[in-house]
Amino acid sequence: MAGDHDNRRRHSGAVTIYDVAREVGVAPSTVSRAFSRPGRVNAETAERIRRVADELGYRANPMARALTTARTSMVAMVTADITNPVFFEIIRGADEAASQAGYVMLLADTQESDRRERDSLDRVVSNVDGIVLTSSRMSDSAIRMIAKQKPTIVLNRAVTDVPSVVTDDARGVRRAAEHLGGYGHRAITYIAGPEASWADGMRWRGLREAALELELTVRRVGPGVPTVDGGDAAAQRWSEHPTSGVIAYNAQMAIGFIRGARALGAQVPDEVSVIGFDNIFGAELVTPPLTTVAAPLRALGSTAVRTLLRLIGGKRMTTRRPLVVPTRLVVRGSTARHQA
Amino acid sequence: MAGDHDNRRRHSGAVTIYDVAREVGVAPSTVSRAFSRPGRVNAETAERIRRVADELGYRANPMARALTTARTSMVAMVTADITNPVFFEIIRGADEAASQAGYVMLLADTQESDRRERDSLDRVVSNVDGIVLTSSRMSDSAIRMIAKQKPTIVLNRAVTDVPSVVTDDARGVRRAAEHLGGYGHRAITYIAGPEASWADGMRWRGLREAALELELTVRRVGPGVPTVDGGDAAAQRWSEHPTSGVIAYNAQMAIGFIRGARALGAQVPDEVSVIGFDNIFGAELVTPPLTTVAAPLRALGSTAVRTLLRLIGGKRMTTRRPLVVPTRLVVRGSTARHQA
DNA sequence: CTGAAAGCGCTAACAG
DNA sequence: CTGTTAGCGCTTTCAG
Repeated sequence: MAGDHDNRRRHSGAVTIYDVAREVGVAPSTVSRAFSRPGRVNAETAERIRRVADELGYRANPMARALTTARTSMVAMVTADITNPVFFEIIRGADEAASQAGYVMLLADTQESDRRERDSLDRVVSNVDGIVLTSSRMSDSAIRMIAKQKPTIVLNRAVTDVPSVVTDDARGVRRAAEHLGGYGHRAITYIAGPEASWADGMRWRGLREAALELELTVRRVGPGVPTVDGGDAAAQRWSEHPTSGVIAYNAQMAIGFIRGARALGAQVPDEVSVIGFDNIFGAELVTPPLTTVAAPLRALGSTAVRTLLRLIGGKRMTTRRPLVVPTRLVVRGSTARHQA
Repeated sequence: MAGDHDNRRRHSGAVTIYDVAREVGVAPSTVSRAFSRPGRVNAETAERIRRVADELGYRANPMARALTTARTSMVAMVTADITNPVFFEIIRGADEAASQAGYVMLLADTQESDRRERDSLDRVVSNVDGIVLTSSRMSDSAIRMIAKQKPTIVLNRAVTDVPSVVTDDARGVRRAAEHLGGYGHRAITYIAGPEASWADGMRWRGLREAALELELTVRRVGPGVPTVDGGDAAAQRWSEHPTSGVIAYNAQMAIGFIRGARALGAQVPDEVSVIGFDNIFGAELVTPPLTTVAAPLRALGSTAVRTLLRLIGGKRMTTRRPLVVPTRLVVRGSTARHQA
């Protein structure tokens, strides 16, 4: 069988531009042009080059290209926790947008750790043309440092002077509060997430403001780890001053809270109505199905990388304000009218 | 503030080996050595170089390095579906192992599409030192082609002549059948997943063999899409010849099946006992909690890249047989004794 | 142990 | 439109 004993290619000895050039009988630079600036080369010649390149199995060496152009055609997406379902769709959206533009996406998981995030970034910055920081746990100034090195865009957070895209949490939490208020719940407990989370701050602040307008009472319990167990643990603290309405930092905590509350003898939604953020996979599968504030996760991811690509392309951001994508309330079984 | 107007670095003008060399007063090659082969340079000099490099903020340009060494220090992991929870922990395990070894991991999502998988691979092969193919949907021969180009290891599948790591599905499905049999279920329906899935074949075959030994009757329904909806749809087909035992290709399908069966008036586990594969996030949260065949997902991921790294390092695989990691049955509420 | 020199494969001027 | 000539930043002989 041919091709089984490729002795002609020792080491990285792949087919190069030179091989193609020799075969076609043109200068290497012409071959290069045929690929990078097709317009600038005789149509016929270009065609011939492409054909021969194909036959020879020529593949441009991206490293060599990167070395001269200072462009790698890669972007990095760093997320706080790959295993968090919120990120799935975001990642997929981002990956799609990147692929479409001919970019390769590098994924780094930081496991909710500031230090790991810096480390990842360190290993990755010089490999990419731009960076998407999703739910970063780093300080604003650390983020600005990164943004100074490479085009950067932050997701789920606003950092002064760094382009960002966020979900409309203020509106979302407001809708959640209205929903609860409309069902007759006058007091709401907020189950807080990680302290380093920007979104957590937004959600809590938004809730306070909405509560003021709607004349509801709010309390805050936490911070806690943004997981099912974290929510479960929070139920205990909630039970010390129970309220009939509960809004949790995310869906996992809401689910955990429901479990914890039930263990404490409180039925959902009969005695407590619960709302979570992020309409993750599973939110509709639990019992009762979870009412959540949903965001267009996929669009969030793709918007982020498209914006990033524009930034890489040299476009300045037209506005310094974060791009905000809308949220909506998905009402399911975990909320019900207040039992008088 | 210093550093705010970095005019000295136009374009990619980062700090290079030359800058460091000049500053320290040695030849560039010495600086290079100080980093790549510390042993081969005077300890003091090396120390001085490192210090200066640090002060200047020198960072080796990975592209340039890759160009000479033909090593990129990147590996790619391509998965059939990022949004499938099974992959979360696998990805994380892989990412950890890669980071530990100083490698950067590239993630490609192929959305269960053969074509997309080839495309991704195409864009990625030349950027990496090795590849992990997880639940690949490509043909064996296509996989072998890839493996010929770069060190490759396949996960959740066995391909002749390509190193692989798989879970012990045969054993897992056997344990599942035993469990069901022990509960008095004499007939089992297998809810099949995607046709292109190697694991699906293994699971079904394993079940058939186990059934033979245990003297159980088995039927197969499918193939179907490996999602909650896919499982839901399968319930209809199951109801045409209902059995009191059901084993689904994965947890999502099992969850969907439970929903579908319930809609058809069959209670779980009272009338049907259901088992799924892959102990994903959420399996314990649904009602009833799902009995599943669990695999050490994280270890699976890390084992895969560690093996890959060894391959890249030039080690031949000692064995041609797949590495198999154990599975175990996690019994929860979706299975119960057969009601006579 | 260290310096000098020669590329890795590609792109980017600059002439023609 | 095409060829020639320099490098990109790094590693790697090869001398010394």
